[in-house]
Amino acid sequence: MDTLLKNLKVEINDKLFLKDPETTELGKRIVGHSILMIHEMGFEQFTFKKLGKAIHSNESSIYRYFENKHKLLLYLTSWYWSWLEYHLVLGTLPLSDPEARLKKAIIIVTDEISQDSSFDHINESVLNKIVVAEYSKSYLTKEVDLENKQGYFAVYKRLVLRIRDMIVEVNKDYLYPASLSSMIIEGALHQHFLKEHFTAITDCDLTTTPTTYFLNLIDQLLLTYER
Amino acid sequence: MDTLLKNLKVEINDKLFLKDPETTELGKRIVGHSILMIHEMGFEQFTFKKLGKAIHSNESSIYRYFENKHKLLLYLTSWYWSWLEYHLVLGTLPLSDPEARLKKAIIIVTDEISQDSSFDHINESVLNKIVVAEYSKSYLTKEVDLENKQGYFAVYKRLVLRIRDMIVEVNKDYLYPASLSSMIIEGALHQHFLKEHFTAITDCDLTTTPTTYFLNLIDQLLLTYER
DNA sequence: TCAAATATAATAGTATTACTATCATTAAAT
DNA sequence: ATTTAATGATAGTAATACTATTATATTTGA
Repeated sequence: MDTLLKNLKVEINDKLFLKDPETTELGKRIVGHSILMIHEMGFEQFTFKKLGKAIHSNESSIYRYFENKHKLLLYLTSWYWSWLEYHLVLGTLPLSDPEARLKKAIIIVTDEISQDSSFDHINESVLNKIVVAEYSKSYLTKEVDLENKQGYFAVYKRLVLRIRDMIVEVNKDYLYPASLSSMIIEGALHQHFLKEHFTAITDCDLTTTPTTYFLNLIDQLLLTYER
Repeated sequence: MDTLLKNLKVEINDKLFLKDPETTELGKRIVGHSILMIHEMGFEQFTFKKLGKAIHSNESSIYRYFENKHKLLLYLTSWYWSWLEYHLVLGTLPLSDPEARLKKAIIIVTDEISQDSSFDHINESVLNKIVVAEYSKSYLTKEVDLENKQGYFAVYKRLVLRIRDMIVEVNKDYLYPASLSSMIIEGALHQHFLKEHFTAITDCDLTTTPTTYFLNLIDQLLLTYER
């Protein structure tokens, strides 16, 4: 399985880049370092000029890979969701019991990525923190409908639908499986953010994690016996 | 009650502005028109220069009221949450039954603001749309901890805690009242966004609203009989 | 009512951002 | 060895996000 993971080619909409960064050394350095820099300084402060300096390359060279930093963010987050989807599929495949499958899925999508699998140039743990802090900005734009039409959010949506389907398998009578699924995925990011910055309005901390909270949630919503 | 509403002075952290916009005609025009413009063009495209032109005033005059557009966004969203809190308090005050109170609270914070009460220069319905589309950007920044310490998010947090308390009143055994409350408030904004832009991953539409969904959620989580 | 204070407008200027364009250099492939 | 492709260096543009200065209205209060 580890070798499988190593050979995994994450699937990303090819309109998100001008030149596939996976095909060159420079491309990988752009992606790898942009993750670290966006995490360090935040998306607003991050610029291609600063990135060029950091990787001892040139601003103009970076523009040959990505049109602008918005597209780069879409690329990075697509990579993340695609990577997570792969783990979800792989992690739930051996489980035939719907309840066990769903629980495993919840764990995968709500847990913090603490382990840097570091099989490549991408630090998944840092990328996870970027997704928590910046993902909303990728779709809260005036261009969202156009970009959605272009398929820029396809991976994310497919992930939500996978979990929706698992919800239905567990309880076909539950009326809002899509909303529940999208709420869990977005809500987990939010709770992770709150436990770092607004501790007063979350119960999540070092012992109670967003995973604990959401496992309890689906348990009560879907798995409680006849009422 | 209508006159009460009219005399309501929404409470806002006074570090969010340089000069209170409520005290002058120009200030009110700045606030009123910035809401319309941010809604029309999105926060990224919105500038003080454009706003100045739109209200036939000068960029430099706007800078005398607000340090920058980030502070203006914090001001507008604070105004919104304060206004909503007022409605929450007023709307739940007459209800003594904890369950009825909580349900009423959920309705107030998850429903779309369709009616423009238009008792003043602020269009609450448009402001509500701004909150859906832009609120996350006000706290997903590198300055969030500093700004939180300054109290810029105090109203929002207090609203979350009010609903948390109502949750506890309904079911003192529920383990995650703060996370549930924060999830409902943020989740409602998210579901409203999804029903406009990512319809495939939500069950919300014209008939099933976020309110329907969240009322069912608390019903199942807190109000279901002994299990 | 007239002077002083205050609010607003107009204009100019700066550093940075988010690019585009051009040309030079280096590396790779045929 | 030559062409092609990739990268780097430099320059330039329009817009943004301001700051500063000065001019002009408007308000107020002695």
